[in-house]
Amino acid sequence: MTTSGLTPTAQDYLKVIWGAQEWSDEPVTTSALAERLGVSTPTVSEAVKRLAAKGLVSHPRYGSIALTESGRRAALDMVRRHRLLETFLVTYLGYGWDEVHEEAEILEHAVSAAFVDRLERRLGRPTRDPHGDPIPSRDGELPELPAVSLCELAEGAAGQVARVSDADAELLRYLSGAGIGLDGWITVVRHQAAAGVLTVEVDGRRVDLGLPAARAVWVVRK
Amino acid sequence: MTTSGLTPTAQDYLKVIWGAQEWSDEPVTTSALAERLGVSTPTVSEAVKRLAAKGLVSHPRYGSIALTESGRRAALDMVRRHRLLETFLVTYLGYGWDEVHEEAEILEHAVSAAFVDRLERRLGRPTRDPHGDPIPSRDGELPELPAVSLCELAEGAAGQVARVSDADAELLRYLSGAGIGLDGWITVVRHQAAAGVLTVEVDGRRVDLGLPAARAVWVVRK
DNA sequence: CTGGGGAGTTAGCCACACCTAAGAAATTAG
DNA sequence: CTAATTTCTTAGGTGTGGCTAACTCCCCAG
Ligand SMILES: [Mn+2]
Ligand SMILES: [Mn+2]
Ligand SMILES: [Mn+2]
Ligand SMILES: [Mn+2]
Repeated sequence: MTTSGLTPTAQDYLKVIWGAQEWSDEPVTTSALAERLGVSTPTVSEAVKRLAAKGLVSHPRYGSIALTESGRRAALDMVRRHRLLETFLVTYLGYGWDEVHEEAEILEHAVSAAFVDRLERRLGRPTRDPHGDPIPSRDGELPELPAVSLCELAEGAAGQVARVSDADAELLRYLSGAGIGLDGWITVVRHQAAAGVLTVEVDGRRVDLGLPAARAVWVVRK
Repeated sequence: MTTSGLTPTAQDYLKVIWGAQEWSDEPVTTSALAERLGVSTPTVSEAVKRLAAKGLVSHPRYGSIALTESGRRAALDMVRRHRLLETFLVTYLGYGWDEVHEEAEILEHAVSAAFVDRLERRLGRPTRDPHGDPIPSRDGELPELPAVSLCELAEGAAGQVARVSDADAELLRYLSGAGIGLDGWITVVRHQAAAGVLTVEVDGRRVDLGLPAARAVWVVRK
């Protein structure tokens, strides 16, 4: 297996590096990883050194951290595991979409490759997780979805919710409360950038979203 | 939670100590643990020292290792996790009874207490695992089952299979092949102690079992 | 083009989980 | 009741994953 022989910590590093360069072009720095992983920068320095020694990342001194091809494969395998497990937790055990991330964060390191394959089949080969994120195939294929953040929608424009960031459980509960869920339709009523508020219409109801909430929701225009 | 704050290794030690004193009265020694855990005796010495420092085991120098009350609780929690997970792997993912032990051995450390409770409910509060072993309740109750090993049955005596040792996957496959499964009926035809062979009748067929196989099968007399 | 200041690395510490080699204790044998 | 042997612990070493404190490098401001 591609993730065999890696510690859970190493797997998380690779996954976070992958995630960091996926939605932005900013260089992946030691401090950014430390921030996201909740550890100190020296801890990251040491860990990245070990990953580089294993040929999983490249890291010019004082430069930006990037995955090698084998690092990318391992990272995608972890993403696959994570998203399949989230899907399982919701559909089989009845978890809410705000409860699955933490559990999957641990389980992804514990299940075997056989478990993952069996699970995928049992779930009917799902293509996206409970937050709308695409699930990579066993051989590392990852469908792109043409979504943009709610923030980038002009006033009057409408879209269908394709993806919601699963980083913050609190925020997911808030969105549920506001009637926002996958595949729902949203119309942007008014941008109030100065106030950091975005007024939208969901199911005929007006809702004021804060900027963090608006940024977390991704829609497909139509 | 009772197992919170313990490392996976510590959890395994407690579980193995519990298992060792459950089916026999022999003292639990450093070397016995090393054997079962597949590590060296110094490794066990050190680990047991750490467990004793946490108040989970008592260990007089050069004496027998025993669980304290809090150690027993933690051990039973792990046994509960392990057996529920095995049950899940068989009933939901279609694993064979010879394939579940290893997977559960890892997963038991990764699932949350909430996961375990949800799983138990979802499985319909099963009382025994795929090998017939009883599943402890959340508060540490463990039903005794009045089974004896096949070896201890006299010639001509019959019994219903209540439990099969899950320690050896190879052996489980062998038993399946011989038509032996949970709740099946077995009649002892002949003891040949010298040859290490036990002849039994299963579903009208005669089968010669080796001693290890016979020892692994537990039946309720009738 | 030279300082600083902030980011990154190194140094030095701890805990855990493993190991081999060596020493101490307990048990068994003579 | 010694002596030998087995068993257990201690000593010392490795790798991983953490930390704080100290240092070094890079880059931007002046
Ligand atoms: Mn993780
Ligand atoms: Mn997700
Ligand atoms: Mn285990
Ligand atoms: Mn079992």
